[in-house]
Amino acid sequence: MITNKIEKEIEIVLNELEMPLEGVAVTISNRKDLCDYQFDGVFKLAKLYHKNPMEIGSQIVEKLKNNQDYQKVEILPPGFINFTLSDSCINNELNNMLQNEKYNIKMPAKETIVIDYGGPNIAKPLHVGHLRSAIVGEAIKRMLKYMGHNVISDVHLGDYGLQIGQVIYGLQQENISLQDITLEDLERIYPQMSKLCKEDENVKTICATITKDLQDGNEEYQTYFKVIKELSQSDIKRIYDYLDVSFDLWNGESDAYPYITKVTEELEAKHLLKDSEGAKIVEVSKDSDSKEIPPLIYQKSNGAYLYGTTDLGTIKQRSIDYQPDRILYVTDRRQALHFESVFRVCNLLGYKEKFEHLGFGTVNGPDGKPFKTRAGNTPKLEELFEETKQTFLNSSEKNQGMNESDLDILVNAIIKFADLQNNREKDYIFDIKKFSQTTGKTGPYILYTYLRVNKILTQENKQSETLNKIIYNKEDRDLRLKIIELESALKYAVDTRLPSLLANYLYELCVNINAFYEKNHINNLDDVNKKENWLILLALSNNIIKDMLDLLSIKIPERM
RNA sequence: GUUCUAAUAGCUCAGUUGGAUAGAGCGUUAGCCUCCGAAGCUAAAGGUCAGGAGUUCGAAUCUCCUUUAGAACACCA
Repeated sequence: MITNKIEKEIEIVLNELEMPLEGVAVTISNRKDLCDYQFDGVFKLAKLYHKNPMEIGSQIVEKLKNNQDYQKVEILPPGFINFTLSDSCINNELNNMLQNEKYNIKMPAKETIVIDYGGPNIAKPLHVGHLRSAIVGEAIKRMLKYMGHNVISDVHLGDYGLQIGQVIYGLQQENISLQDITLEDLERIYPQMSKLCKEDENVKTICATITKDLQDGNEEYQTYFKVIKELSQSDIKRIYDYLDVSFDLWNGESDAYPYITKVTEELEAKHLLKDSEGAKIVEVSKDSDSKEIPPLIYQKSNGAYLYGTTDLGTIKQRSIDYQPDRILYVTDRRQALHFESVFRVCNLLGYKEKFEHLGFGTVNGPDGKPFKTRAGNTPKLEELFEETKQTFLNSSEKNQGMNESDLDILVNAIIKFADLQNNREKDYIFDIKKFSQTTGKTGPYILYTYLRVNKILTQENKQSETLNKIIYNKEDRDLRLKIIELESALKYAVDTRLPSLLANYLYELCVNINAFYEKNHINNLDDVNKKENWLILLALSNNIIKDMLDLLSIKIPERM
């Protein structure tokens, strides 16, 4: 990475000047009119060694001036050191990217990572609230895999909680026999019963009892459970297939049950389980807490287990099956406190895994309130896809002739890029109009850029894979500099688990490619060297687009 | 009530350990197809970074206060 290279050179110079500095950091310039990269540690040095910043800066610049990597190194008041890279330095970097695996990106130490996302409840169709977990989780999974980790994804179905008791009760109330249960029944009964339980304490108790009996192995309820799960799961799979989101494991809360006894034994051995108002809890608060962390409720007073309990069982299961170094959860941010409790219990039990809760913001409608349709329901994902598709078809006549598979690819690209460019942690406004947009900073823009360039590449032949030392003009240079930024952009996105950073880099790359494309025409070029170099450059750009789009789970259509 | 999180252009959002002139897209206005795909490109207009104080050579970014909005807070997930 070019920043590391410059940092090392600065460190050497500082040692020569006998002014060592910890954490020398070079960053991409925010004044592209002045330089490519900048170093602003001079101010720290000035404070540390009680000298004038400009004076120190000049000494550093003097020592770096003759380095072949820089076309220009200068100090500007009040004390910024500005680096402008030489053409040969830029092209060396690019050639390294061309000639090595995965663009010469340095891979981190390999870890085994379980990533838990999606998290749909059975008996409930996927709605917009599930979209972010699926899209963001899938992108994080793919990024981690790209960086060489051993990644195991788990959809972690919500299949054994109170909602199942509610649905079973509802089915029985309506006398729907096992073989007649339909998906529509489930989708109708679930919200009905959920509402009823809030209104009627008695109904809630009955549903809770059914849930408890189910968990204890009641045969009748088990049969219901299997039918409901089968029906619901195949529908959930269908939607994830459409989104090109896939899971290695289709485990759920119910699969964690055999492991709960193990966790219970461990908790009892350490005397961590306490009785409180009839329930069993684990105290997790610490003296150092600035806020109160409520205890984890391990077992309800009626004996049933809860979300936290199954999460602990699941962790035990994963630990036995895969010995992960790290477990990631991609869920709504509102569950932060829940995960804090669970992770603390794991800590008390001495578990070695590292845990991360990657929360995301709430999906709101254009009015800033939780997303609802006009009928007052949360819209199903399927309806959203259909609406996006129709809007896309109507937006231009040329779309009407698109084949079905390219059309689905476009719908995916539109929805995913619109979601992914937002910061994961923030709430966001879900506006169907915005999500159907195809101009500007959108998925189609990226795809369009790729296809336009790809046409040139299929028409022309290049002979080699190595760039010479020449850069021909500003648009050319800007594009090359942006390509060099790939490694830092990707690493930053992976480290922070923020796919939005990768999406934004990809967009910026495309902006540079489009500027290049407008300015520099490649066909009819007499200068064969120039043509050859530009073809190599464009091929590299397009390979990056393709690979990064794949990390964001966006495919490329044949035509658009 | 307590504790968190947020507030940046008309709208939706970026903004890497504090750095130089706060950036995009949409929308608005003005240009660019005899030339590789105009879903594109080039410009213009648009900001008291909620308000106030502090720390610092330097603050959208850190601290404190105020206002506004959202969320979490023991047997839902």
